[in-house]
Amino acid sequence: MPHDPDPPPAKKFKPGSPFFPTNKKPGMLLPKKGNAPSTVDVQRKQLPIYQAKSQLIDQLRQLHNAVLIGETGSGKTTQIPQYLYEAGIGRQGIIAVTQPRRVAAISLAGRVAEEKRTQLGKLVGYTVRFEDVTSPETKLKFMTDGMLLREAIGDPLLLRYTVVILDEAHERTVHTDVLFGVVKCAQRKRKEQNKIPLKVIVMSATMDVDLFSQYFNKSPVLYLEGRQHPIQIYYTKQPQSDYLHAALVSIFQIHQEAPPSHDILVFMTGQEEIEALARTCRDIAKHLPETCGLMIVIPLYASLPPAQQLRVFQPAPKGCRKVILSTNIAETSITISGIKYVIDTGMVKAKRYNPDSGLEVLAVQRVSKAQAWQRAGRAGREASGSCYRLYTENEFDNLANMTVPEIQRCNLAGVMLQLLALGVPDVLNFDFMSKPSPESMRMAGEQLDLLGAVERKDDQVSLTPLGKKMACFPLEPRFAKTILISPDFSCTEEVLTIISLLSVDSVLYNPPARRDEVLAVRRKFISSEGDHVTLLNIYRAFKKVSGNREWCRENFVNSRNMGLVAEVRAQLRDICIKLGLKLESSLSELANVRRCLAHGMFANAAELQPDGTYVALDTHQTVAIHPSSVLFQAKPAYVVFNELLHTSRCYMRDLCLVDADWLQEAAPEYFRRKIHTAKS
DNA sequence: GAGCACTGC
Repeated sequence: MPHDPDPPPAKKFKPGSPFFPTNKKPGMLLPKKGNAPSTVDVQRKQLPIYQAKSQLIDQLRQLHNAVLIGETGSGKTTQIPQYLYEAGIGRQGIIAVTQPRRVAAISLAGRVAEEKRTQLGKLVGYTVRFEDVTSPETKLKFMTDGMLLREAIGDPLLLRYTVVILDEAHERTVHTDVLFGVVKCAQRKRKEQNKIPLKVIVMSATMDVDLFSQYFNKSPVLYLEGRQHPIQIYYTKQPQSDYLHAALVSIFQIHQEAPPSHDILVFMTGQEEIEALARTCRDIAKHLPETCGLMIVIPLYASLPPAQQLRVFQPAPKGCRKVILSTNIAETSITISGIKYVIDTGMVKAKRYNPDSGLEVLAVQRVSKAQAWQRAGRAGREASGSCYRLYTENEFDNLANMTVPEIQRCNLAGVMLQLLALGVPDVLNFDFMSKPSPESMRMAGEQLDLLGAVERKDDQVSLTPLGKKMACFPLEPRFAKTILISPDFSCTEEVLTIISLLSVDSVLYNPPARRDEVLAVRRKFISSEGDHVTLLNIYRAFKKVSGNREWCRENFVNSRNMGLVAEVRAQLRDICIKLGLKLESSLSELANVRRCLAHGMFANAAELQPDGTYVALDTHQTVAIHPSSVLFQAKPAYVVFNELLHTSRCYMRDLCLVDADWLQEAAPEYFRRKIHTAKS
């Protein structure tokens, strides 16, 4: 270990209160703990929730709304749908259980089908994007919240469903938040119209219970105890100025004192810092005395190739400790067993949205209390554990209670389009659980107006025929618009490819250590027309070799993401066919494609200034070409770009060369005073 | 001349 004059922070830790995630409240439903289960039925009966079964069924039978608080391991998500079904509640229709994530919906459906001893897709099924494993027999349906939202466009009263269970509600994704309003409205209207009632059950891990209960007509809150083990929380005595150093010292403090089978999970903010700390840890571990056990350091973040992500699940060799350095992916998406110690830096990298500038900023910031508890909980899944917080108890007390709901920190154009498609009459006064700012609502309305998606009649906003078609696509409004106008430029096939490429994580793989190789091999795809055309070239080359994996490796193309592009493209193409769009290809005439992009993305245009800088025409802010763009060294007079990202400067990413004429013809009124210098 | 957490339709 490097020489360090300060005592290690772990020595400076002081114990906080032991953490039991659910506050015991009067009237709560108490479980009995069981031993190792043998069969599926026995397992079901040994879940904490089983003891409360009949009481729960009685309550849920009578209630139209209920909020269920239950920790992980309580069995609420798998059992409650079955209890309802077995008790004959909601049998006239389907019981839907929504999840924020695809994998969760799929695996829960699998688990419940197994418990019901039926083939997946019969009584129990799931629906996620690209996969519908249901049949007319399906009564218990697991689905992503985004999927139910999309279904609601065709059926705003959700008449196929008798019960909707909104699970993981505490995560407050945009989709869940919009669904809150949709199910509440459907419930009220069905009552008014004397239709079969809709039961709404909100499930949450912890926190903001009052908000849920208030929103759903002061519905009763039921508490379920889980199988979480106690976790001892430690805080530092002094604030830490360098959380990375504090993490490093804490890791080795634990490593030297704890039994080797006890694994450590460290929550950090991003790839770069994780890889750097991993290297340091490995270096230090090499020079430890032999009395100290071995250590295996495993980085974990989303952009890691799948094979490397799987390493976190492999048990460490005997006598060796696993130290996992992870982003917040390990908070919810990836659950690792055997974690005894959690080290929480208290920091997270998150996107913030500024509605005034339309700018997204990715910044390191403090976690919320809810997030800190979620992180701590990862240490107590199989046995009791410890969580070392690299901040003081006072600092903890000053954290925000919960993370700001996503709906209050994102661009709302898509949400507003969807609400209008749902037939919500007064979007500005939609019954949100947490209202977005009027400013971001106004911005969204303006964006839709510019795209020609909405029209105003006597203060009422409604969708134009174009807007209705835009809402059919699972895309940002401007992307949907670009596809819809592509037949005018006879290039729908190319635009479908480009929009699909922009809708998934990057298909370009850029390992920094092999930078020169990457540049050399990518040269053959590069187009002076910009990044969109370059991406199109790569996709065409990929198709030519039928998606050959070897080709992907040689050309530094991410084959998983390329596969996803093909799926998205097929889905979008289907929608085009349903809408009767003419599918033409412009082949080598790529100016058509650029002209189409100019028409669809004109609000994201920038103009070269005499001094060599760029100005975004929409907001007049100074922007720059991101060095990763193929146009970085070029100085085109006009470009459209895919997004602005504020880091060291305000960068445009994914650029396409366009003519000023095209922008003017796309939105003459809008550009009348905006374009002033010479045309390109 | 930069460097980007995580989901989802």
